[in-house]
Amino acid sequence: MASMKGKPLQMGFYNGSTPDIAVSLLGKVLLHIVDGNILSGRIVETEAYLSQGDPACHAARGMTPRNRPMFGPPGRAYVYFIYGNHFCFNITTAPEGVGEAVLIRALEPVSGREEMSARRNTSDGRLLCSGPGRLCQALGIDRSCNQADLSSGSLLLLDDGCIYDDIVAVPRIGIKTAADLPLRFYPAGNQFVSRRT
DNA sequence: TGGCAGATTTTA
DNA sequence: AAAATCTGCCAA
Repeated sequence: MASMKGKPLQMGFYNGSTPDIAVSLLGKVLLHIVDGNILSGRIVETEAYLSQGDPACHAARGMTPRNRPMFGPPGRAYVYFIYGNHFCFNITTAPEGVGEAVLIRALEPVSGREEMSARRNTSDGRLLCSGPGRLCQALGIDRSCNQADLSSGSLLLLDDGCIYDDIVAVPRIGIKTAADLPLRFYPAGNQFVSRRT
């Protein structure tokens, strides 16, 4: 069916540096099948979190029960609960033993808009998936998705050939340390990013 | 546009 | 105990 068009990203996709992968993820489709519904969106905003020189990274102070997935193999989900209300979805990168990941901050809705609107309690397309907590609510991503292999199963990353050029690199959102590193990426002018500043 | 409450987990 | 990779609502 058209909404599932595209090939799942394989291990080889995760070979480069984490910032490079964060850029390469722009345009890919994140898809979640829940209760037979296909919920998906195109990735339009990412942030890289690094193991070296990046105190804002959850893994900066070594492995803990929460950040353990970051130290696992690449291409898996790292989902955590934050601020008492929200989930954040990350994609693990770097070889096993190295704690790095890419936070997905915004999607452009692709399929399952009606179901996503119901989950988000809004029909405003811009408010559906523009923000790390919002996209998790829209796609039904929660703790049960943690560590999922994103190349197979009900939570998938797909390549349908979409390429963005003119990618912007700017400082990340909501962090207090390493706040100057330009590790946040999005296509210039994209209307679905969480903030345009 | 800006400030703040909300509500829970994790870590120090 | 304090901070946390946030969001929605409300007042100006």
